[in-house]
Amino acid sequence: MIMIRKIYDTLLKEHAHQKWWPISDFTKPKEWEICIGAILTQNTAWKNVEKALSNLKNANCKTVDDILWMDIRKLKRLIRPSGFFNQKAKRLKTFSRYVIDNFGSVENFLKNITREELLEVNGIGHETTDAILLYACGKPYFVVDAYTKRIFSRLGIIEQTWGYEQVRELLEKNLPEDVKVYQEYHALIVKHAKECCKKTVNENCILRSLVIV
DNA sequence: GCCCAGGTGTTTC
DNA sequence: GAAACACATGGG
Repeated sequence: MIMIRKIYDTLLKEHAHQKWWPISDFTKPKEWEICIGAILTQNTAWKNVEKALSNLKNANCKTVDDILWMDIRKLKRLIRPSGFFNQKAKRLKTFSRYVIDNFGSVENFLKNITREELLEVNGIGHETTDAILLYACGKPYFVVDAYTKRIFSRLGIIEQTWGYEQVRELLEKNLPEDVKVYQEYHALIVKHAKECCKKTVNENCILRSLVIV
């Protein structure tokens, strides 16, 4: 489906390179911040996640061990601005424990983790899994989010009833298996959705011109 | 005051 | 299985 490539080109031309994932680079290794951010941003505006990450940075919490050793009540307090702090604190603990118990280090985790294994971890669903794989591990998995489904279903390329894997496979099948392209495409979708493709339909959306062919 | 945000797990028909 | 619900803060 040439359309999927065409949408990418249009978005890139409109918004320029987004160069995701955005990080402030306070963790060790730097990919660890992506993993934490991926969990904290679950159903949450990124602005709020930034506040939580800033709190962790100021509290000198910068490694997987820092999370494991930290009192859970303190962790909750630090990530409070990102919402759902009770479950997210637990998820950060669970995930950190998983990384250390099964891989020994974040570096080893990033190198050897598989999609199937990551999906098994409680609190890490489809999107968080693929966000970690794509942006932290540099592996070619397309990150499908609510925006992706909204935009592509409005363009008539998918049905709203399609499940996560269905959408992901369609996109991956119709794009070159290129990590850079996957990273940029997802970032462009988020950028575009925030500006132009909210829940209420925007008549001026630049993608509308692509539909009427 | 209401709606929404870069979801996920559990409960319930 | 899918639909409904809980989880929570902060910005528009």
